[in-house]
Amino acid sequence: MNYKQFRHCGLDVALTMLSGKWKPIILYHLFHQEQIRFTDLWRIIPKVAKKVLLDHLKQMEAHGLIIRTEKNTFPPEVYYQISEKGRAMGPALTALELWANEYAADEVKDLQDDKKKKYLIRKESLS
Amino acid sequence: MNYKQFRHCGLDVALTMLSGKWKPIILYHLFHQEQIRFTDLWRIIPKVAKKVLLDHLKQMEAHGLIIRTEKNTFPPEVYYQISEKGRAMGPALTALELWANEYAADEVKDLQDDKKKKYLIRKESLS
DNA sequence: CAGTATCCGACCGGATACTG
DNA sequence: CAGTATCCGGTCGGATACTG
Repeated sequence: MNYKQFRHCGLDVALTMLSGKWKPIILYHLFHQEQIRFTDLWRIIPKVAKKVLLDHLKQMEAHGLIIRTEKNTFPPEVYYQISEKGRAMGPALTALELWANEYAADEVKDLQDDKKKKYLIRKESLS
Repeated sequence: MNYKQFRHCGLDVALTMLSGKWKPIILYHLFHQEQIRFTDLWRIIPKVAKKVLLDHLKQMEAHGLIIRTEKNTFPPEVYYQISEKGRAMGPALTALELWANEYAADEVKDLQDDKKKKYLIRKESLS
C-alpha cells in the first residue's frame, strides 16, 4: 500500500464535514432516495431534535454536500438531495463502512442494538 | 455505483473512532513511521496540549487502532505504532483524502494556510 | 519521560416554545 | 411545514502544576 496521497490535511477537511451526530444517517437516506422533504427525513430518523437536524442540514448545504430546494408555496415544501460533491464521497464512505464491518464488527453490532433499543423506547413513548 | 454496503452503522463506528481534533495527524505520523516515542510525537504536532494528545492516544489504543509499548526503564520509554486494524483503515482514509483534494481543494488550502500560520506563531513563541 | 490532577471556557446536542 | 429563539447540561480541547 502506498500512502503518498495521505497527507492528513484533506482528511481533516473531510472529517470536519462529516462531524455531527446524525450526518452518517442523513447521508445514508439521501444516498438512497432521489430527494426527500424535511418532515419525512425527520420522521425516519429516530430521536433527533428538529433544531439539530436543521443545523446539520444547514452545515452540509454550506459545505456543498447537499442541495436544498424550496417551493414558494404555503405551507412551504423543502426538499433535500445529495449533490455531485456529496455523491462523490460515496466510495470513501463505503470503504469506511466495510472496514468497520470487517475490523470492528462487535462495535457495529453494539451500536445497532443500542439504536434499536432507543428506537423501541421512542416507539413506546409515542404510543 | 452500488451502495448496498453503505448502511451507516459502520460509518458511525468508524467516525467515532476518528473523532478527535488531532487524530488525523496522529494517524498520518504513525502510518509513515515504524514506531515513535511519545515526546517525539508530541514535538512534531504543533500546538497540542500534552494531556489532549495522551487522551487521544488512549482512546485510539482502546479502539485497537494503535499499539502502545512500554519499556520498564527509568525514565520511561513509551512507543506508539499503528496496529493491523489501524493500517487496514488506510485505504479508506486515503480515499477521503483524495476526495477532499478533488472536491474541496479550497478548504484544504485554507486549512494548510491556517496550520502553517499556527505553526509559525508557535515557532515565534518558542524563540 | 510519560503520565495524572485540576480547573476552565467553548461548543454541541437537545428540549421547548414560538413564528411566517 | 419549515424554521427561529432560548435556555440548558455534558463533553471536549486546552492551560498549568504536579508525580513516579
